[in-house]
Amino acid sequence: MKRTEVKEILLNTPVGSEVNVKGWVRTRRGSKNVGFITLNDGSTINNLQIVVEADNPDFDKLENIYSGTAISVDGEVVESIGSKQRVELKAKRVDILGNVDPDKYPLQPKKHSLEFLREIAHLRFRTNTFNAVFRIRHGLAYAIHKFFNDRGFYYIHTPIITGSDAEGAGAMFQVTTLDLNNVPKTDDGKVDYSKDFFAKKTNLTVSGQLEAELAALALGKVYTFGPTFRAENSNTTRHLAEFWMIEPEMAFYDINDDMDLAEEMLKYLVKYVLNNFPDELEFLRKRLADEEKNKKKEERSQDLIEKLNSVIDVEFARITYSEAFDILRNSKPNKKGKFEFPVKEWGIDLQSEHEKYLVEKHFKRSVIITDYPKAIKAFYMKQNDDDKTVKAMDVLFPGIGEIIGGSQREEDYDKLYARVKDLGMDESELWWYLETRKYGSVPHSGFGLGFERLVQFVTGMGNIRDVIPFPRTPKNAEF
RNA sequence: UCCCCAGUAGCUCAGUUGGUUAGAGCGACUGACUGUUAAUCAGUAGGCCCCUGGUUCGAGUCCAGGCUGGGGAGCCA
Repeated sequence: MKRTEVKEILLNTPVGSEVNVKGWVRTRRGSKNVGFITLNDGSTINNLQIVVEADNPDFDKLENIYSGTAISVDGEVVESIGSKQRVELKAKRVDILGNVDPDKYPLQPKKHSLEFLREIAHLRFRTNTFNAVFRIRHGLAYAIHKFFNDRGFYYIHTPIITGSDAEGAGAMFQVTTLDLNNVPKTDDGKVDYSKDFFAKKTNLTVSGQLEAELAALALGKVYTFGPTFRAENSNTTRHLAEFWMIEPEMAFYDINDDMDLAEEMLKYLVKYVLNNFPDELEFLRKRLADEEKNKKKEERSQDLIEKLNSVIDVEFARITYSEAFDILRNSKPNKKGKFEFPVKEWGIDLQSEHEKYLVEKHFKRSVIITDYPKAIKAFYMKQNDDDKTVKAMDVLFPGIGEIIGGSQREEDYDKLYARVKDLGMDESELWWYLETRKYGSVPHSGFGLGFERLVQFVTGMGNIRDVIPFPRTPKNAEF
C-alpha cells in the first residue's frame, strides 16, 4: 500500500479509508485489551493516534515499540472515540522498521532542557520544539527567496572562500592546505603563502556585501543568502561562528529606499509565518509562556503571537543617531546613573542597554536609527555633507537588538579612496571594489539581515544555538 | 575576552556547621488495569557526586588550578 503522510490523514483523508503510515513513535501506552501509539512522521507538528486492539495478530509486537521506534502501520481511518483528536488509525498490521533500546534512548516523553537537547543535536529534531523551529526556519528561507523574486531581485552567489579581509566585519577563519606541522617559510621567516592552495592567504567570508555591490551595479537589484563566518570569541545568545546572512544590494536606491525595503521585507516575512505556520506558532507560544511562568511579571516577554502581530501592524520609528543620542541623554535611567555606559559625548557607540531602552521603553516598537557618526561605522558608507555622519541605518527589534545593519554606499571614488587611506586599509586588496566607482558609478544601497536572529525573533527562542540545526560556537563544533 | 552562576542516577534537582550505607520526582524495567492522551497504580534496577591536586582522623560539602555548560557585557548580524 502506498504511504500516506500524517498531515494528509489529519486534514483530508475521509473516514473509512485504508492507508499506510510510516513514522516514529512518540509514546506508547495501553492495557491488556488495547494499545495506543502516538506517531509523528515530520509532515506536520501534529501526531496521529494509532489504536491496536487485542485481537490484532500484531498486538504482541507492541511490547517492542518504545519512544523513538520507527514503525509502519496499515489500517483504517476512523473517527476517534477520545476527545483530543478528530480521527485516528485503527491498525490492521503493524511492522517495526527500526528498533530502539529504551534503556539507552535519551529522549523521554517529558520536558527536556534546551541545554540537554543541544548536547544531543542529532536527535533533537525529534522533539516538538525543534520540529516547529526548523519547519519555520525553512518557511522563512523560502519566503525570503519569494519576496525578492517577486520584486525582480536576482540571487547572487558570492564566494565563501575569499582572498580579501578588507571588509573588516570581524576576525576571520583562515583557509589553508599547508601542513601546519611544517609550514613553508620565506627567507625572512614569514609564512610562504605562494605554496598554499590559492598561492595567497585566504579566509572564510565574513560578508558577501562587497561582491553583491559589484553585481548590483549591473543587474540592478540583487541579494545574497548564504553562510558567513566570524572567528570572534563571542559567547552570547545572539552570536554564532557560522551563520546565514541575507544581503540585498540595490542600484539607484538611497538610504530612505533602503529603509523602506527593510521594513517591508521584515513585515512580509513575519506575516508569511503567521499565515503558514499557525500550529507551530501556537506550540511555540505556549512553550514560551510556560517557560516564563516562573519569572516575575515585569520580566516576562510579550505573548509571541501578539508580538509578531504588533510588528506587522505598527510603523517602525525612524530617528537619526543625534535624535537617539538626545533621547538617551535626557532619559531617566541616564540621569539617575542607571546605565552602565552613561550617555555624555556625541559620537559614542550605542550599547545594548541603550538600544533596549529606545525600543522597549521609549518607542515601544521597532526602531530604525540613521546617520551614525562616521568614526564608528564601516569605510564604505556614504558620507553626509556635515562631514561627521554617514548614511547608515540599523533596524532594532524588541528582544533581539540589531537585526539589520545597512547603509547607502559611498559611490564617489575620491571620497571612498580617501576613507580607505584614512583607515590604513590595504588598497591593493580592494582594487576591484574601488574600480566600480570609476566606471559608471551610481548611488546604491543595501543591508544585511542575520537569518538566525530573524528565526529567533519569530520563534521566540531565547538562544541562537537553538534555531540552527548544528550551532558552531567557540570550543564547539560537534556533529 | 571580562564578570557572575552551575556541574550529584538516563533527565530535572535536593543534599544541614565537613561525619559512617547517597536522596526525591520523572524516565526505564517487571506486573496490574476495558479507550488512553507526557495514562494510572504497585514494585525493581540504576551513582568515577566533572577532572587534578591540596587541607583534614574524615571531603559530594572547604581551598587552588583546570574542563564543560548557562546568564550578562564587549564585538556584531
